[in-house]
Amino acid sequence: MNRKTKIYLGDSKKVLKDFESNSIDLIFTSPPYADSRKNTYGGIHPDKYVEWFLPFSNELLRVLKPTGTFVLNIKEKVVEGERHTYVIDLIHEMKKQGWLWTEEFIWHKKNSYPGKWPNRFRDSWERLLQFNKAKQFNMFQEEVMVPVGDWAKSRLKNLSKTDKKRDNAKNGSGFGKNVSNWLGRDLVYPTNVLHLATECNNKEHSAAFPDELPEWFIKLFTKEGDFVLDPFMGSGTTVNVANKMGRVGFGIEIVKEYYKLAEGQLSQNIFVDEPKVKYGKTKTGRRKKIR
Amino acid sequence: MNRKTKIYLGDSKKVLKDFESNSIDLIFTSPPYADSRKNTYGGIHPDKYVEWFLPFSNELLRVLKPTGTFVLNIKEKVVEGERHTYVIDLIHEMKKQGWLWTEEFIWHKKNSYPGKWPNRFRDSWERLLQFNKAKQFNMFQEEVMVPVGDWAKSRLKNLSKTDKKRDNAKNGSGFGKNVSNWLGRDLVYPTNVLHLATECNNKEHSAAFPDELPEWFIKLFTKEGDFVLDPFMGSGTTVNVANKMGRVGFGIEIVKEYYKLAEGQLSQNIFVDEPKVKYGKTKTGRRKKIR
DNA sequence: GTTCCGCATGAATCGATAG
DNA sequence: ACTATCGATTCATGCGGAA
Repeated sequence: MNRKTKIYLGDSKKVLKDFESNSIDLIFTSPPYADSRKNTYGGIHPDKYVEWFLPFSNELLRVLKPTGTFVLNIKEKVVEGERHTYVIDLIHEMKKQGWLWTEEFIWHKKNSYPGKWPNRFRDSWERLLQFNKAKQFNMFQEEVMVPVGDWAKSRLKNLSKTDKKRDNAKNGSGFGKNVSNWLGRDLVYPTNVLHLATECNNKEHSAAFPDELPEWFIKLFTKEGDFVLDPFMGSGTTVNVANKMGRVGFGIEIVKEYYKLAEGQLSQNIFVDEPKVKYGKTKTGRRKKIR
Repeated sequence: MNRKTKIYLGDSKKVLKDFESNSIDLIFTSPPYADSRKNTYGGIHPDKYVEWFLPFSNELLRVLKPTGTFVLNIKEKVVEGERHTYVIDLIHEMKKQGWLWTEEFIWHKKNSYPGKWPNRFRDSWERLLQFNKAKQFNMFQEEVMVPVGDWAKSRLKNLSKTDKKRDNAKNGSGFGKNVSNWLGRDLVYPTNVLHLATECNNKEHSAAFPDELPEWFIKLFTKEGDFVLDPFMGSGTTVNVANKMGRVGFGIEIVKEYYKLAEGQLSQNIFVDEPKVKYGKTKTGRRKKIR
C-alpha cells in the first residue's frame, strides 16, 4: 500500500475498490448532508439518505483495520417541523452491516448558525458517531488530555491556535503535539463532548469543519505513520491535518472543484514542510487565508 | 381538574387513567434508566426498555394538550462495549404512537461522573428529547433569553443564583423571572444545548437532575397557572420547581421512599410560600440543603 | 505593532409567494 | 394540492481599516 498522503477524484464506492482490506486505522468524514451541497452526488433526499449511504459504509467496513475506528460527523435536518430519523435509521442499518456503535460524541458548536423561529432555537450541536469493527480498538487517550479546571475549554482553544502557529513557524509539522507542554501539568482526560467553534474562513467550501475536529480524533485513534481516510474529502481538511500530523492521509472527492481545493491546500502544506521555505512569510500568510 | 399541586403514590399507567385528556401543558420527566434504580418498576432490562415504556408514553399522549410539550430526559447505557439502541428505538415507536419528534436538546453536563475506561471517556451529556402532539405548540422563547457573548454561560449561572436568592427573599415565589432585568439588555435567544452542572446535593435519590433543567423547560413551554406533570417523579424536583414557579405540578412515583422524599420537600416549599415565614432563615437554609 | 470598531458571513428554518 | 424559491430573522467570529 501507498505510504504517502494521496487524494483521489472520483466516487468513493469505486475508488475504495482499489484499497486493501483491513488497511485503514481511522476513517473520519463528514458526508454531504441530506438536501445540502446539491451539486454533490445529486443532492440526497432525507428519505433516501440511508439507502444512499449504506454502500459507502459497507466498503468502509472492509478497508478498516479490526483495530481501527470510523468517526462519522452528521446531523439530521428538520423536515416539516420534525427532526428526520435518517441518522438513527442509519445507525440501525450500519449495525446490521456489522458495525459496532461504540459511542456518540457531541460537537458543541460555539458559534452556531443564527436565526429565530417560532418553534425552535438555533441548532448548536452535531453528532460524532463512533463505529468500530471489533471491541478491541486502538485508543491513545493520553494524547488528548486537557488542563484541569473550568478554564480548560476556552484555554485549550486559545492554546492550540497559538501553539500551532508557533510550532509551524519552528518546524512546519506536527502542530498541536506540544499543547501539553505549554501548560505543563495537571492534565485530565476529556469527556465525550467537544466544545469547538466552527470556522468561517473557507469561502469556497461552506461545509468545512475546524481543523481541531479531525485533529482531536487523529490524535486519539492513530499514531504517527498510521493511515487516515476521508471518503468525502470536501476541501480536504481531514487529509491535510492528518498529513501535517505525520499520518498518511487518503482523501476521495467526487466534485472536481473541491478536489482542486484540496489539492492546492495539500501541495502547499507539503511545500511548507520543506526546509527552504521554513520562514516564508508569504506562503504562511496565504496558507492561513485558504486554510 | 384539580388546580393545586399534587403528588401521587402509584404506577403512572394506572394513576394517569384518572387524568382528563388534553389537560397537561408540559410533561418533563427522567424515567428510570435501564438497569438503574433497580427497585423501581422491577428494574428494566435494556432490551425490554421500549416495550416497558410505550404504555406510559401512550397514556401521556392522551393527557397532553395539543399545544403541550413532552420533554424526555434519557441516555442510553453502554452494553457490552456498545451504546444500546433502546433510545433511538423508542423515538421510532413513539412516532408510531402519534408523537412528533420535534427536537433533541443536549444537556451538556459541566461536571460529569468521574471514571476512566480503556475504550471510552466520561459520558458528559444526556438527551432531552422534545415530543409534541401537533406542529403548533406553545413556546415562550423570551422567557429563557440569555446574555450575549463569551461570558454568557458563566455569567448566567452566577446571575440566576443571585437573582433567585433576591427574588425569593422579597416575595418567596417565581424565582428566576427577573433574570433579564438584572442585566437589563443585550439578551439573545439560547441554543438547543444546555450547559448546566449536575447537582450532587440529593444524597438520598441518586438520579436527581438540577433545578435549572426543569426550570428552563417550564419557563419555555408554560406560563403561570399551567399544568406540569412528571410521571416518574423521583424525589420531586420537577413538581417542586413547577410549584415554586406558580405552575400546578403533578407528580407520580411508584417507590414509597421517593414519594415520601418529594412529599417532605413539597410541604416545606408550600410552607415557605406563606407570608409569616417570609424571612424564616432556618427554613430557607434547610430547603436549600435538601433541594 | 497593538487595540478597537464596524461589517460581512455562514452545513439554518419558517412562512409566504409563485409556478 | 404540491413543490420550488425567496425574504426575514439572528449572532459568534474573523477580517480589514482606522486610531
